[in-house]
Amino acid sequence: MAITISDVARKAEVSKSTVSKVLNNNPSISAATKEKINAVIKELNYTPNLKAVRFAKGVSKNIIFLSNMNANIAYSDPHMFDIMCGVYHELSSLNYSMNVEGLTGMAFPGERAINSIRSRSADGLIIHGSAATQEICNLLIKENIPHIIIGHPVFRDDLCWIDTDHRGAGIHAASHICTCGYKNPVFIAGRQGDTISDMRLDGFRQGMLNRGIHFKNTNIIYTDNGMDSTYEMLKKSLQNCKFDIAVCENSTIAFETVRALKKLKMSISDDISLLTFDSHPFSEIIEPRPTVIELNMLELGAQAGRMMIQKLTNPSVLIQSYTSIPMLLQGETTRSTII
Amino acid sequence: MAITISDVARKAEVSKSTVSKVLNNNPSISAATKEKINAVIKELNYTPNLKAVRFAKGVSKNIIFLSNMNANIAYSDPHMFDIMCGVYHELSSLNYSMNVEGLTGMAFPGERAINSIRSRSADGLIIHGSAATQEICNLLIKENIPHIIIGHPVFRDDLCWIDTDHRGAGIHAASHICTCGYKNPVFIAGRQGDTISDMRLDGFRQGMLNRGIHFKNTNIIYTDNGMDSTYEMLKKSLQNCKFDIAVCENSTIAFETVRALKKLKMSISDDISLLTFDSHPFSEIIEPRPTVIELNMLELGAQAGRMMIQKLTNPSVLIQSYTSIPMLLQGETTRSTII
DNA sequence: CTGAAAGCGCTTACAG
DNA sequence: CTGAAAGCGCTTACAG
Repeated sequence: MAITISDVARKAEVSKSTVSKVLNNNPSISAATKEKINAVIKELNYTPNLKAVRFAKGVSKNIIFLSNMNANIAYSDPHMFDIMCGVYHELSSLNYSMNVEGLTGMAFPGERAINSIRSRSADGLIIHGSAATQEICNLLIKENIPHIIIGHPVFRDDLCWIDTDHRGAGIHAASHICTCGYKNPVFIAGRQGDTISDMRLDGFRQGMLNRGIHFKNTNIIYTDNGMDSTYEMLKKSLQNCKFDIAVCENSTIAFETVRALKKLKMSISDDISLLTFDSHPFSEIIEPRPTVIELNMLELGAQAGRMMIQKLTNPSVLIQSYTSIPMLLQGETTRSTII
Repeated sequence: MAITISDVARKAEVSKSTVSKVLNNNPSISAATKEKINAVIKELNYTPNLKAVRFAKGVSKNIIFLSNMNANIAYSDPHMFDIMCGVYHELSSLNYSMNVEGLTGMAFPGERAINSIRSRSADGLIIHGSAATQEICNLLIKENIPHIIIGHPVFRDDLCWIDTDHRGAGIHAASHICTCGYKNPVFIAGRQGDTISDMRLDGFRQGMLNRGIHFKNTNIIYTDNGMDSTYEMLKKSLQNCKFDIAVCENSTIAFETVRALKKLKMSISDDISLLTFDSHPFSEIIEPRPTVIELNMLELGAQAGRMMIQKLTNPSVLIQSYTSIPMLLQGETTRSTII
């Protein structure tokens, strides 16, 4: 069998209590005793049994990351995994472990995750929006489960969540292009009514206003979320359009914008710049490499991790926040120097 | 405080032992007693404390999935997360939890994962190739840690691993196109010396041979892993090339092949078909949608999960296997009917 | 500064 | 079929 605290105590000729105190950095132990015990620990290559520690202390130090884990999700929603990485880094730096759960369960999707709280094998739940069903959300409140939902749930208003601030990203974009000296942007939006597109546009408008510029609706081109149709539409719209920079609401639009511009012999140049939101999925294959306003999903995950622990420390706080996490990835399609 | 087994025992007027036996489906308990206890369990809404159960039983029922979890990996290696999903599904169906760990540690990358074994908070390690450093691999053997590595490590030959069988996928591709009646394939390979490309090509050659066809080297076009250079090269090579189907070694090559064919006015048609390995990252934006030989990473992960449990059950087995998991995703660039 | 003892919430031989 | 008792490997008041 493995070495236990009793083996260490016996060999060091002290009590188990004393060994335990050394293990837990209890300041009451004398330097000499501490040294002696640490030597024995090293000699015996002793590692405390965490199952016993956690049981005795009544803590789990384990957080569930609950998300849709279905086939293909790695390709269709890589952002979710970027968030997961952020959660992982934050939790591990706080010495928590992260258990991944999908929507698995006998009685309802997500039951396994809920059960890990009920059985006290986890302290809290970080739930990706893709898994925040109404059923689960109701249980979170009913059973008073410490949780952070990534994405603003619409079901009810007493949940804890954080979400990206697309409006803030729009403001950031406007601010950046003004700083770079662009005067005449065109905003190529997604479908009208698309929540994210609308928020980015709204923020962009606000950002221009912050710089004293009234951004006119005639400088907005709406597209319809289809690649081919976007391309066709842009070929028409862009040729009669005067602008020094095209701000694309996402990378698919940017991809088609560049295609259309090439077709129109209006390739990216000193006079025609391009800025897009979101790297993924197309920005890496756009030629030339576009400048991107990217939402830092890793940081979003890290914030969720931090808030989870905050929630555990102070269960009564209601955490609800839009967090602005845009970062600029300088590419070849905008001036890099500020004028 | 939470309800414990003692509360249940008291209320049901039996001993803790008896309740425990009901909880563990011990057949010795009479139907009447069992029923009575289950009623109380439901009434009190009792859930056993898993920390106590695992401590008492001396098991963890927890597996670490160790991988590179750095920023951006979600976009650069989505396959890893697909594998992770497969591992998750398999482990959860076997009632294990899955702890995700990155290359975190004070003394060396991956120390946290190793420590979770040392501290008995996990039973075994499933290690993605991206995290299988020599240091970790040496520790696996030295400390006799139950493990499955996803990807064939080159360091030493006493490790347990599973890997994809790219040669098998090549055979599968050849077999499929023969079945569909193609007679004159051209194989567009990656760089000569690229391991995966070479294996797929080798398998393809073997698959043709299995059908009695000697596949000539003159029907191979090697590319160099650069997108633009591949495009330029293919524009030249393909125009003098007689073939009824182009077999592309990966989706980037397929993307450039289609571009080159379009440029040469040799678009995909009944006479010019295309089959590619790997959906990701380009197959979804290729027009028309290509037929793909896809390695089923989810299934790879599931197999790793199964083998991990097998290893736990029987610690002495040496698991080393190339597993063939190709699946055909029918697109618009090959005949679907078998002739 | 150190240790004896009780306790965390279960399981598991063992006896009856 | 059921229960008393010991045990899993720690922690933690408490006493000294």
